[in-house]
Amino acid sequence: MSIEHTILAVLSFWPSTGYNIKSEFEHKAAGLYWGMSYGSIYPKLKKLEEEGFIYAIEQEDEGRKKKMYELTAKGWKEFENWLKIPPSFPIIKDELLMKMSTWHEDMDNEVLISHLLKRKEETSDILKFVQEWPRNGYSYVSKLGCLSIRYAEMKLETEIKWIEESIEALQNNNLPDGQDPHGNTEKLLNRRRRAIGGDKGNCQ
Amino acid sequence: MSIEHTILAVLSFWPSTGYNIKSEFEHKAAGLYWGMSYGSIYPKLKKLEEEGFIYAIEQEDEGRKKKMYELTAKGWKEFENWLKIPPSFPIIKDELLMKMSTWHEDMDNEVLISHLLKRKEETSDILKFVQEWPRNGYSYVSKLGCLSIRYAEMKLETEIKWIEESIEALQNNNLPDGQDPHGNTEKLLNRRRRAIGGDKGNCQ
DNA sequence: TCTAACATGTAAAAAGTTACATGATTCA
DNA sequence: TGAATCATGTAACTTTTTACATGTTAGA
Repeated sequence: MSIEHTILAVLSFWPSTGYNIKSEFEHKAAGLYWGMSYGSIYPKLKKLEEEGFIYAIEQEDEGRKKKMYELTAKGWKEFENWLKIPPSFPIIKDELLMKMSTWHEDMDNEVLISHLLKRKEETSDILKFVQEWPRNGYSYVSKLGCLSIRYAEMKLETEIKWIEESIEALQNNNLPDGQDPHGNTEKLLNRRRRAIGGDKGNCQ
Repeated sequence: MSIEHTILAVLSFWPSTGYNIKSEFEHKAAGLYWGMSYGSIYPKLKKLEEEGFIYAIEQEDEGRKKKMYELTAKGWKEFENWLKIPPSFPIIKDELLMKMSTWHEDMDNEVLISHLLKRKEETSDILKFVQEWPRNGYSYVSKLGCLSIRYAEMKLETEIKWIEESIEALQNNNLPDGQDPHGNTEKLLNRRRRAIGGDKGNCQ
């Protein structure tokens, strides 16, 4: 999915400046979506304007001078055609999960627990936000926007539950069994010790 | 998070070829992580070898000629140092959510439902996989790998539940109320109709 | 014999970030 | 007066994908 369509989507809500588009994602993406940098936004706005999807309303009157962008007829059509295209499966880059699934038995579990606690806090902050935002009295949340936020809410609650379960399992040495028919856990530790050499092998 | 560290992480499990690393992500990423292309993998393997993090075991004997890569002592250390760094918050690009939250009232809800149904199928396939994989009798799943898979399972189940609730709400016109203190829904539709012109405005 | 899977790689393009440069306005 | 926020933009860099090129081997 392209930044271009994401920009059109934001502009469909209301005319915005480049600065505005960035801040829209800063707090409201709510773990549903990713932000973009000015280095992406401004060149894309320029490009979209040149191609006739959006136009600028230069406002030098009300205090600051800024460029508000609004969709053209062509922009609306492009946006709506994009909406109708079946969305591709989400791309997720979750470093915590990558780290946890490759964590090995010569590593200190306390460090992993601290990673989980950090994540729990971040997730809780976002959860708090998505629970308050649709009820704050001034933000615009459409009916379908509300449904999307409901997804974020359910997902974040599930995540917190999983983190709590995982910390509990790590602390009480109550981990699931796994599946290791070929003794891979042992092989891994041996490969590592052989590579590192001697008994300098314990990383705690 | 870098492709380099992800490659080191995969190699920590067992020595692998470039081809192998890609297939590792093809099926096992399980919605937890993203795949990478050969155009990323092979140059990175070369670079990691040059920098002394991995070394190649060229195997021309057993049938096919291939380059198995294994971690060096330096590679193990780099991998483990990376494991200890607090992971950054996941990056998610969920096109379905972006589309749903910017869907507007002149769009056909049936199309949105078809998007949801497609996602439900994709999610169900992955869920089935993560439920069977740790019990298939031959794959290696470490204890912490099992915990990671448990996360995927919970997350995917939650997602399916949300999809079902959402489809139900869309079909029975039972959507949540949203929050629109400034009449933005109306404003949006007016801006759109003005831009598109006349009453060609209905996109169904 | 043919297809699918195995296997390695490069070049060009696309996508996106970081760092920098600049300046106005608001508010404590 | 100084900091935070609003505001726009570019250049260099990094990262990653796409498309191409090439060839082997196992099995139906």
